Amino acid sequence: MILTNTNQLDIVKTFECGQCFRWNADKDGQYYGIVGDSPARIHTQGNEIIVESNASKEYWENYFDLQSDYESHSQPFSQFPYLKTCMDYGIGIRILRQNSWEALCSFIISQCNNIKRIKGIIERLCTRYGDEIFFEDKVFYTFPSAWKLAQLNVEDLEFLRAGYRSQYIINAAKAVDSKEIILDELIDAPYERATKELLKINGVGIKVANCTVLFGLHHMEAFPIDVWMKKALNEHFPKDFCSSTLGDYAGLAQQYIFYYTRENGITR
DNA sequence: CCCCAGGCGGTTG
DNA sequence: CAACCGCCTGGG
Repeated sequence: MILTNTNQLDIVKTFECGQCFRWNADKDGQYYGIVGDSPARIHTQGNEIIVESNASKEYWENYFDLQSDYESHSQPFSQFPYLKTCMDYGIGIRILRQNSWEALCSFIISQCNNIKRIKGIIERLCTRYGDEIFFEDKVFYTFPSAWKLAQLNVEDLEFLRAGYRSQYIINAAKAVDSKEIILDELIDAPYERATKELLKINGVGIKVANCTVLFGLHHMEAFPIDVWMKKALNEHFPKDFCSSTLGDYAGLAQQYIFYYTRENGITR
Protein backbone atom coordinates (compact mmCIF):
# COMPACT_ATOMS: atom_id res chain seq x y z
CA MET A 1 0.00 0.00 0.00
CA ILE A 2 0.97 3.63 -0.41
CA LEU A 3 1.11 4.99 3.13
CA THR A 4 2.01 8.63 2.58
CA ASN A 5 4.54 10.81 0.79
CA THR A 6 8.12 11.76 1.54
CA ASN A 7 7.15 15.26 2.68
CA GLN A 8 5.31 13.73 5.62
CA LEU A 9 7.64 10.87 6.40
CA ASP A 10 11.31 10.18 5.86
CA ILE A 11 11.82 6.55 6.85
CA VAL A 12 15.60 6.70 7.00
CA LYS A 13 15.64 9.64 9.41
CA THR A 14 12.72 8.26 11.40
CA PHE A 15 14.27 4.83 11.84
CA GLU A 16 17.85 6.01 12.30
CA CYS A 17 17.29 8.98 14.61
CA GLY A 18 17.65 6.83 17.69
CA GLN A 19 14.09 6.46 18.91
CA CYS A 20 13.65 2.81 17.90
CA PHE A 21 15.86 -0.25 17.67
CA ARG A 22 14.07 -2.92 15.67
CA TRP A 23 14.01 -1.58 12.11
CA ASN A 24 16.80 -2.74 9.84
CA ALA A 25 17.52 -1.90 6.22
CA ASP A 26 18.84 -4.31 3.65
CA LYS A 27 21.25 -3.15 0.97
CA ASP A 28 18.42 -1.97 -1.25
CA GLY A 29 17.08 0.36 1.42
CA GLN A 30 14.12 -1.83 2.31
CA TYR A 31 13.35 -1.58 6.00
CA TYR A 32 12.13 -4.66 7.82
CA GLY A 33 10.58 -4.52 11.25
CA ILE A 34 7.71 -5.58 13.45
CA VAL A 35 5.23 -3.50 15.42
CA GLY A 36 3.11 -5.43 17.87
CA ASP A 37 2.19 -8.61 15.98
CA SER A 38 2.59 -7.03 12.57
CA PRO A 39 5.78 -7.35 10.55
CA ALA A 40 6.32 -5.01 7.63
CA ARG A 41 8.62 -4.14 4.78
CA ILE A 42 8.81 -0.43 4.08
CA HIS A 43 10.59 1.49 1.37
CA THR A 44 10.60 4.75 -0.52
CA GLN A 45 9.61 4.83 -4.18
CA GLY A 46 9.90 8.22 -5.79
CA ASN A 47 8.04 10.50 -3.42
CA GLU A 48 5.88 7.75 -1.97
CA ILE A 49 6.28 5.59 1.12
CA ILE A 50 5.29 2.01 0.40
CA VAL A 51 4.33 -0.37 3.19
CA GLU A 52 3.97 -4.10 2.69
CA SER A 53 2.11 -5.55 5.67
CA ASN A 54 -0.94 -7.52 6.69
CA ALA A 55 -1.98 -4.72 9.04
CA SER A 56 -4.20 -1.89 7.86
CA LYS A 57 -3.23 1.50 6.57
CA GLU A 58 -4.74 3.05 9.71
CA TYR A 59 -2.47 0.88 11.82
CA TRP A 60 0.62 2.32 10.19
CA GLU A 61 -0.74 5.86 10.05
CA ASN A 62 -1.14 5.64 13.79
CA TYR A 63 2.33 4.17 14.28
CA PHE A 64 3.95 6.94 12.26
CA ASP A 65 1.78 9.58 13.95
CA LEU A 66 0.62 10.82 10.56
CA GLN A 67 -2.55 12.43 11.87
CA SER A 68 -0.55 15.07 13.75
CA ASP A 69 0.35 18.30 11.98
CA TYR A 70 4.02 18.67 12.87
CA GLU A 71 4.39 21.93 10.97
CA SER A 72 1.95 23.81 13.16
CA HIS A 73 3.33 22.27 16.35
CA SER A 74 6.82 23.34 15.27
CA GLN A 75 6.03 27.06 15.15
CA PRO A 76 7.81 27.85 18.44
CA PHE A 77 10.98 26.07 17.28
CA SER A 78 12.16 28.82 14.92
CA GLN A 79 12.89 31.23 17.76
CA PHE A 80 16.16 29.32 18.32
CA PRO A 81 18.46 29.51 15.27
CA TYR A 82 20.27 26.27 16.06
CA LEU A 83 16.98 24.43 16.44
CA LYS A 84 15.83 25.87 13.12
CA THR A 85 18.93 24.31 11.53
CA CYS A 86 18.24 20.98 13.23
CA MET A 87 14.61 21.08 12.13
CA ASP A 88 15.47 21.73 8.49
CA TYR A 89 17.93 18.86 8.65
CA GLY A 90 15.54 16.45 10.34
CA ILE A 91 12.40 17.27 8.41
CA GLY A 92 10.44 14.06 7.82
CA ILE A 93 11.18 12.57 11.24
CA ARG A 94 8.04 11.27 12.92
CA ILE A 95 7.83 10.46 16.62
CA LEU A 96 6.67 6.85 16.48
CA ARG A 97 3.79 5.62 18.62
CA GLN A 98 5.70 2.66 19.99
CA ASN A 99 4.43 0.08 22.39
CA SER A 100 4.91 1.37 25.92
CA TRP A 101 6.40 -1.78 27.42
CA GLU A 102 8.79 -2.26 24.53
CA ALA A 103 9.92 1.36 24.83
CA LEU A 104 10.48 1.09 28.57
CA CYS A 105 12.51 -2.07 28.21
CA SER A 106 14.49 -0.77 25.24
CA PHE A 107 15.53 2.43 26.96
CA ILE A 108 16.55 0.55 30.08
CA ILE A 109 18.85 -1.46 27.84
CA SER A 110 20.12 1.71 26.16
CA GLN A 111 21.72 3.13 29.27
CA CYS A 112 25.45 3.69 28.96
CA ASN A 113 25.47 1.58 25.81
CA ASN A 114 26.03 1.94 22.07
CA ILE A 115 23.37 1.46 19.41
CA LYS A 116 24.87 -1.62 17.85
CA ARG A 117 24.96 -3.39 21.16
CA ILE A 118 21.50 -2.16 22.18
CA LYS A 119 20.06 -3.64 18.99
CA GLY A 120 21.87 -6.91 19.57
CA ILE A 121 20.57 -7.29 23.11
CA ILE A 122 16.99 -6.50 22.06
CA GLU A 123 17.14 -8.95 19.15
CA ARG A 124 18.44 -11.72 21.41
CA LEU A 125 15.69 -10.98 23.91
CA CYS A 126 12.97 -11.14 21.26
CA THR A 127 14.37 -14.21 19.54
CA ARG A 128 14.45 -16.11 22.84
CA TYR A 129 11.23 -14.97 24.45
CA GLY A 130 9.08 -13.45 21.72
CA ASP A 131 6.62 -15.26 19.44
CA GLU A 132 7.63 -16.31 15.97
CA ILE A 133 5.75 -14.65 13.11
CA PHE A 134 6.37 -15.36 9.46
CA PHE A 135 6.04 -12.67 6.84
CA GLU A 136 7.07 -12.97 3.22
CA ASP A 137 10.10 -15.29 3.42
CA LYS A 138 11.33 -14.13 6.79
CA VAL A 139 10.77 -14.84 10.45
CA PHE A 140 10.07 -12.04 12.90
CA TYR A 141 9.72 -12.11 16.67
CA THR A 142 7.31 -10.13 18.80
CA PHE A 143 8.64 -8.21 21.75
CA PRO A 144 8.25 -10.48 24.82
CA SER A 145 5.51 -9.52 27.24
CA ALA A 146 6.20 -8.17 30.72
CA TRP A 147 4.43 -11.25 32.04
CA LYS A 148 6.90 -13.54 30.33
CA LEU A 149 9.97 -11.64 31.51
CA ALA A 150 8.60 -11.30 35.03
CA GLN A 151 8.98 -15.09 35.44
CA LEU A 152 12.74 -14.87 34.89
CA ASN A 153 15.73 -14.19 37.08
CA VAL A 154 19.08 -12.64 36.17
CA GLU A 155 20.67 -16.01 35.52
CA ASP A 156 18.06 -16.68 32.82
CA LEU A 157 19.15 -13.49 31.10
CA GLU A 158 22.88 -14.20 31.08
CA PHE A 159 22.68 -15.09 27.38
CA LEU A 160 21.61 -11.50 26.71
CA ARG A 161 25.03 -10.11 27.67
CA ALA A 162 23.21 -7.06 28.99
CA GLY A 163 25.32 -6.84 32.12
CA TYR A 164 23.85 -4.97 35.07
CA ARG A 165 20.83 -3.95 32.98
CA SER A 166 19.36 -7.46 33.21
CA GLN A 167 18.19 -6.94 36.77
CA TYR A 168 16.64 -3.62 35.75
CA ILE A 169 14.70 -5.35 32.95
CA ILE A 170 13.33 -7.88 35.41
CA ASN A 171 12.45 -5.16 37.92
CA ALA A 172 10.50 -3.34 35.23
CA ALA A 173 8.80 -6.54 34.05
CA LYS A 174 7.66 -7.33 37.58
CA ALA A 175 6.39 -3.79 38.19
CA VAL A 176 4.36 -3.90 34.99
CA ASP A 177 3.19 -7.50 35.33
CA SER A 178 2.02 -6.98 38.92
CA LYS A 179 0.15 -3.85 37.82
CA GLU A 180 2.10 -1.79 40.29
CA ILE A 181 2.61 0.32 37.19
CA ILE A 182 -0.05 0.32 34.48
CA LEU A 183 1.61 1.75 31.42
CA ASP A 184 -1.54 2.16 29.34
CA GLU A 185 -3.11 4.26 32.05
CA LEU A 186 -0.13 6.56 31.98
CA ILE A 187 -0.79 7.41 28.34
CA ASP A 188 -3.70 9.56 29.47
CA ALA A 189 -2.19 10.62 32.78
CA PRO A 190 -0.42 13.96 33.03
CA TYR A 191 3.18 13.90 31.87
CA GLU A 192 4.56 14.61 35.36
CA ARG A 193 2.65 11.75 36.94
CA ALA A 194 3.65 9.32 34.19
CA THR A 195 7.31 10.18 34.73
CA LYS A 196 7.02 9.88 38.50
CA GLU A 197 5.44 6.43 38.21
CA LEU A 198 8.23 5.14 35.99
CA LEU A 199 10.88 6.43 38.39
CA LYS A 200 9.57 3.95 40.97
CA ILE A 201 11.31 1.17 39.07
CA ASN A 202 14.80 0.44 40.34
CA GLY A 203 16.96 0.96 37.28
CA VAL A 204 14.83 3.67 35.70
CA GLY A 205 16.17 7.18 36.18
CA ILE A 206 15.11 10.50 34.75
CA LYS A 207 16.58 9.94 31.29
CA VAL A 208 15.03 6.51 30.73
CA ALA A 209 11.73 7.69 32.21
CA ASN A 210 11.63 10.66 29.86
CA CYS A 211 12.42 8.53 26.82
CA THR A 212 9.71 6.06 27.77
CA VAL A 213 7.19 8.82 28.33
CA LEU A 214 8.00 10.39 24.95
CA PHE A 215 8.47 7.35 22.73
CA GLY A 216 6.24 4.83 24.51
CA LEU A 217 3.47 6.96 25.98
CA HIS A 218 3.50 9.72 23.37
CA HIS A 219 3.65 12.61 25.78
CA MET A 220 5.03 15.02 23.23
CA GLU A 221 6.12 17.64 25.73
CA ALA A 222 8.72 15.25 27.22
CA PHE A 223 12.28 16.41 26.59
CA PRO A 224 14.89 13.73 27.40
CA ILE A 225 18.37 15.10 27.97
CA ASP A 226 21.32 12.79 27.38
CA VAL A 227 24.98 13.65 26.90
CA TRP A 228 24.43 14.81 23.31
CA MET A 229 21.52 17.01 24.24
CA LYS A 230 23.51 18.42 27.12
CA LYS A 231 26.30 19.43 24.75
CA ALA A 232 23.88 21.02 22.29
CA LEU A 233 22.01 22.89 25.01
CA ASN A 234 25.21 24.20 26.59
CA GLU A 235 26.56 25.34 23.25
CA HIS A 236 23.54 26.76 21.46
CA PHE A 237 20.79 27.68 23.90
CA PRO A 238 20.39 30.30 26.62
CA LYS A 239 21.62 29.34 30.07
CA ASP A 240 18.10 29.60 31.47
CA PHE A 241 16.57 27.58 28.61
CA CYS A 242 13.45 25.65 29.55
CA SER A 243 11.91 23.11 27.20
CA SER A 244 8.40 24.42 27.89
CA THR A 245 9.34 27.41 25.70
CA LEU A 246 9.05 24.99 22.78
CA GLY A 247 5.39 24.26 23.41
CA ASP A 248 3.50 21.00 23.67
CA TYR A 249 5.69 19.29 21.05
CA ALA A 250 9.04 19.96 22.73
CA GLY A 251 9.80 16.25 22.35
CA LEU A 252 9.83 16.63 18.57
CA ALA A 253 12.32 19.49 18.92
CA GLN A 254 14.42 17.28 21.15
CA GLN A 255 14.55 14.64 18.43
CA TYR A 256 15.55 17.17 15.76
CA ILE A 257 18.37 18.44 18.00
CA PHE A 258 19.49 14.97 19.02
CA TYR A 259 19.56 13.66 15.45
CA TYR A 260 21.38 16.67 14.05
CA THR A 261 23.94 16.73 16.84
CA ARG A 262 24.64 13.00 16.59
CA GLU A 263 25.00 13.10 12.81
CA ASN A 264 27.07 16.28 12.60
CA GLY A 265 28.76 16.55 15.97
CA ILE A 266 28.62 19.68 17.99
CA THR A 267 29.18 22.59 15.58
CA ARG A 268 29.69 26.20 16.42
C1' DC B 1 46.17 -2.43 25.70
C1' DC B 2 42.90 1.55 27.01
C1' DC B 3 38.78 4.40 26.68
C1' DC B 4 34.13 4.98 26.97
C1' DA B 5 29.20 4.51 25.19
C1' DG B 6 22.14 7.68 24.47
C1' DG B 7 22.64 6.00 32.99
C1' DC B 8 21.53 4.46 37.55
C1' DG B 9 21.90 3.95 42.42
C1' DG B 10 24.41 4.40 46.39
C1' DT B 11 27.86 6.79 49.02
C1' DT B 12 30.42 10.70 50.40
C1' DG B 13 31.62 15.66 51.39
C1' DC C 1 22.34 19.59 47.30
C1' DA C 2 26.80 18.03 43.85
C1' DA C 3 30.44 15.05 42.87
C1' DC C 4 32.03 10.70 42.41
C1' DC C 5 32.26 5.73 41.67
C1' DG C 6 31.24 0.93 40.44
C1' DC C 7 28.65 -1.57 37.41
C1' DC C 8 28.61 -5.52 32.63
C1' DT C 9 29.99 -5.66 28.02
C1' DG C 10 32.05 -4.94 23.69
C1' DG C 11 33.09 -1.51 19.90
C1' DG C 12 36.74 1.46 18.32
